[in-house]
Amino acid sequence: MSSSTATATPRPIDSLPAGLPIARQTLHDQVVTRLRDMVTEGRLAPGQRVNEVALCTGLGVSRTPLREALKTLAGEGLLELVPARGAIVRSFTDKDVADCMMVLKALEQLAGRLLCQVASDAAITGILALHAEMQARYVVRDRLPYFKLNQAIHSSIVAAADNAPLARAHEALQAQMKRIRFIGHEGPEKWAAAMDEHEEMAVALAQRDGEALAEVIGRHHDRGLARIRDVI
Amino acid sequence: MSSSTATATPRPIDSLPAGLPIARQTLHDQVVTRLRDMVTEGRLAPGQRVNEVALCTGLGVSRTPLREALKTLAGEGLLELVPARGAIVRSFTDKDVADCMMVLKALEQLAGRLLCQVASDAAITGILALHAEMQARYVVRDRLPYFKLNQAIHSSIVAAADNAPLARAHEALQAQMKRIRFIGHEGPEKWAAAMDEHEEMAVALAQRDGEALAEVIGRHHDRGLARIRDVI
DNA sequence: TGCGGTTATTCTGCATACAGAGCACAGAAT
DNA sequence: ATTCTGTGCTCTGTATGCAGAATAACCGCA
Repeated sequence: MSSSTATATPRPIDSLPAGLPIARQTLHDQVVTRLRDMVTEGRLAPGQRVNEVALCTGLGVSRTPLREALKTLAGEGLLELVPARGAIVRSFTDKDVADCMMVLKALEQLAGRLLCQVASDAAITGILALHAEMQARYVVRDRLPYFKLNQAIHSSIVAAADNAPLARAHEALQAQMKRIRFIGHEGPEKWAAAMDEHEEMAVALAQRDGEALAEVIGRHHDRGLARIRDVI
Repeated sequence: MSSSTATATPRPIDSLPAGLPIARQTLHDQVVTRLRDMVTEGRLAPGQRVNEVALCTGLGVSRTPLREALKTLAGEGLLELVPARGAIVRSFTDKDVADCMMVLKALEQLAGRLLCQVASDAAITGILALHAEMQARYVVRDRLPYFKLNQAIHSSIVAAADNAPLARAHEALQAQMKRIRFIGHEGPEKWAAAMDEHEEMAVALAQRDGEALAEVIGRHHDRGLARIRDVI
């Protein structure tokens, strides 16, 4: 079976067409992603207490991996753990949202500056391709794909900055805001404004102008916060 | 029994001398803090595999709360979970350290700007008091208290910014860097330089000059990274 | 003596069992 | 009628048991 799993790096048999290592997933991991989706999709309402046995049976696993997943998600800020009362889906106040957005803004600005310095041309081209695709979705007002591409662009910007801790922090905060952001993309003129900002970002990105990119990203977030503010 | 546990806010019997609510801790919480300390104190060496049963017996708990604590710490970035191989104490490359410091810098700069806008005078006075205390420790070269006060100042700056997500992210990153930072405070001239920067920070803070504070914090981190670089 | 394969042991991942803390409902007392 | 208290049920927190993977030990062989 060409034991290419490389137990402890004994001759990794380099440059064999082994491809990426098989991504083995424990139940824990799977439950984490499933629960995360359930939270962002609103199937677990904010403030709601999470009943362990009910979820267990629903997911078809025992309480052990589920509870471990709850701990992980609490670490990501999606749940709140109250002793003797279990997990509660975190609900966000206006201030929480504003605070999160402020941090997201700072992180993405940093990412923008970094990426203009270190990213490969291919990476930038890839982001610009995402942008073009998103624009295409915008002109036909295809909201869900637009939203997903939007998230993908922001994630890609951070990923291209090649800074793992930055990406981790950004990912956690973005997951927290995902649900709220999805709600707050209403109104054609707001949408147009957001699209304009993305256009500016694309220009700055193509020119590798870190400062300009950071400036636009900051503005994009400030206005983004304003956009979702009156929705809440 | 004066059932003051207030199940769903039924007349909290206001203004009774009940003091703060009893901070109940589950085993999980206690194990988390203990393990975190063990990692930052180096009692669990980076790269080392964590043997669950050994730790269990050492801590006097069963595997369940321990495993849940491992998940939490992995979420904080202190451990790495490898399927079927358990938890490994994360080891940081030079780049990891630089990346972390970069993010810490951005977060603290944001905190500095915010705090100058929103913090109470009392909060600022408190930070300045910490600074004075640290300076006193510096003149007598009392390293451990100096180090702890240093951490406390940086944490207090973030705390005074009154932004929970910011504080969370900062705390996690600071925990990751804690061990490395403790090592890298050698050399009298480096120490003096760090102290000078803190002095500048105190001045900017006293004047509530957010931009100046952010600038000094940035410089402090850049030089801090340089200070620990040649130690590693 | 060094290497490959096979077997034993250890350890993780998951499931289940049990005890105590919450919570709800009902009955008693004012 | 309303409030308080007691009792029973539900649910969480913790411990333990079991199966399979991973690692280590061992042995045969070149």
